[in-house]
Amino acid sequence: MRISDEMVKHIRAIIKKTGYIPNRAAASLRTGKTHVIGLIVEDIANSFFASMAKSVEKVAAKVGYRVVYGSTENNDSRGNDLIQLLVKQVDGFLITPSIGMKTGVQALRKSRKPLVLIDRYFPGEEIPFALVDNYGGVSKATECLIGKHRKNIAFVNVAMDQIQMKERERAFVEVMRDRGLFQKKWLLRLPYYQDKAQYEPRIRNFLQKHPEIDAIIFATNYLGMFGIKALKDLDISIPEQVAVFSFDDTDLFRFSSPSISVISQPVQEIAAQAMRLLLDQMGGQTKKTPEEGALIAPELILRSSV
Amino acid sequence: MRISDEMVKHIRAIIKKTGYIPNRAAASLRTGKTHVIGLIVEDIANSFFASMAKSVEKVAAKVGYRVVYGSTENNDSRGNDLIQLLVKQVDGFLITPSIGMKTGVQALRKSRKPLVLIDRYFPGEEIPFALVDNYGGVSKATECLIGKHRKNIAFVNVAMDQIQMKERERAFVEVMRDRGLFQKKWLLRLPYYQDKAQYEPRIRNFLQKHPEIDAIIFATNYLGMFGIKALKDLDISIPEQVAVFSFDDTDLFRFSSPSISVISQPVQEIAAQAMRLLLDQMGGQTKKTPEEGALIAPELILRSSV
DNA sequence: CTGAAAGCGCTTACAG
DNA sequence: CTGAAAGCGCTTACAG
Repeated sequence: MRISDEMVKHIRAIIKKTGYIPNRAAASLRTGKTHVIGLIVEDIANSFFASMAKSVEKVAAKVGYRVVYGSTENNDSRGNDLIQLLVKQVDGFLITPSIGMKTGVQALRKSRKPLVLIDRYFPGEEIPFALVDNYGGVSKATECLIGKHRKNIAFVNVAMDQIQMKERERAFVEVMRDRGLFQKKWLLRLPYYQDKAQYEPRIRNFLQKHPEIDAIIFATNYLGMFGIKALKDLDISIPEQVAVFSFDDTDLFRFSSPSISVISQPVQEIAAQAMRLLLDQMGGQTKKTPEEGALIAPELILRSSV
Repeated sequence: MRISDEMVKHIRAIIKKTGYIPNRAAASLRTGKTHVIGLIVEDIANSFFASMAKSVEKVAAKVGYRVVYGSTENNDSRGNDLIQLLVKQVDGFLITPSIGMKTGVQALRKSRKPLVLIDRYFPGEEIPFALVDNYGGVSKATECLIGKHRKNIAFVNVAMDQIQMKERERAFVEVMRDRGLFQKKWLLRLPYYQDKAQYEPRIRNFLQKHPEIDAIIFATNYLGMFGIKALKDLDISIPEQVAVFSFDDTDLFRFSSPSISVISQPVQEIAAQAMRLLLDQMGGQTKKTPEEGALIAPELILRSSV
């Protein structure tokens, strides 16, 4: 505060007149800070990750950061390449890692690069994460269906070892077991397809094989999308014959008729918590407490499908 | 080619062993190139722009570029801020400009910053652009409806001075005039709302006021989304009472029942052309021919709604 | 307190 | 042809 207001005003005027913009590459070289955050998601075209990108952009802009993004498409080597590509160009990472990115992510962590996992995490790895309470969400949805006197409830999942998928499934299985309703045949695990349209016939088959099913929970938005298509193709009425829940909220679920009940992820909240955990690390000063994970409560949105 | 293969191999081995990654900030300072592209869109959470981001990411990665993004939300000053923020940090811009970004974009162009407009452009400004043939798309859709003996066709647009919106409307008006079918009262222009849900009651009102309407073309994906909701709320059957077209393809239109016919933008093609025009400028060598715009043909996808 | 100088890690023009 | 040196534009430790 040793500089007079007048001088400040004068300098600002010159900055404006000459159109001076600091060269961040130079500043970056000198300080080692880029003021850029790397956002690595599964697929930026998926509405969940697209909203995430929007929220991250907003929170980051507020604290003077820009965001570069990359999609892994659940391809491990692509994901690791993205990390390598960006590691020197960003101050920190927000990553939705595929399973095979574990070593890459661990290396990043060991090198003390600020890093927060989103949407999933590696159990036992002490890497900060921000994600929805997958277990809580599905268990609530399952209980809701049971409360509506559905007994033959199916769960359609994608067969990936990722923790978020396992947690969703575990919640379903445990609640069903508790009530003595669990049947293994009502648990459908499908491979991860790049081409999501392949889910539709698979789900249709499953439904035909198990006409006793009176409710389904879809573990992801794309399973829900194609699952509903399959139900409609088979002229199975929602919710009369089969009640439906899907994870993730999308326009499709909101506007579908009947509208689909969902376990909604509070994307803004997740983004805000992730950025908070990241900024904690990037501040890099006197953090005594080790950073932990943030588990954000999902919102059960009841619509016409239950 | 004066270096022996052996030496190349030796060096590469050391690079790998030591984990050397060039510092791009340093290279950038020296060369003035950042190998980053700035993607400024209206709203990265909108499915059209999200797919665009995905395609841009892909094409850019192939030629060694990273992508930073920003959403204007049709706010002029936010858009101009984004340009200022990114101008020194990117080698080139892909921008969907709002009207008020015209001066900012012109300044960018004058400063010879590589720049391609997408989704819209400024007529008479000689700034390269890549976008769908809006006029052609809507005129085809209009003719398709007339071919199916619809006569009282409405057009729902968002009241913006942006060229892509005007072109879509102009196509509709001219085709209808040609056939002697045009009625001004069937042209609905709604303000640009941040909160898209506001479109639904407005469209519902319009439909109630004009029960004679037997077909509608919605000029954007969100107008289509809320327009269909309005139709369903009023128990107007699609396509029996009212046939429907919407601009832009989305999951919602594909999965809606009935499925909705659309004027689909070939996003990958637009991204590829935009990048081509951008790389032409960034190459910066012997381009004699001034860069021009790329007008990409839309695809009319006929589904159950017509 | 203040101003000049060093140096971040590259690339490339240039001297030898 | 090759290797050393200059310099991109900042920030900050340091001499005065």
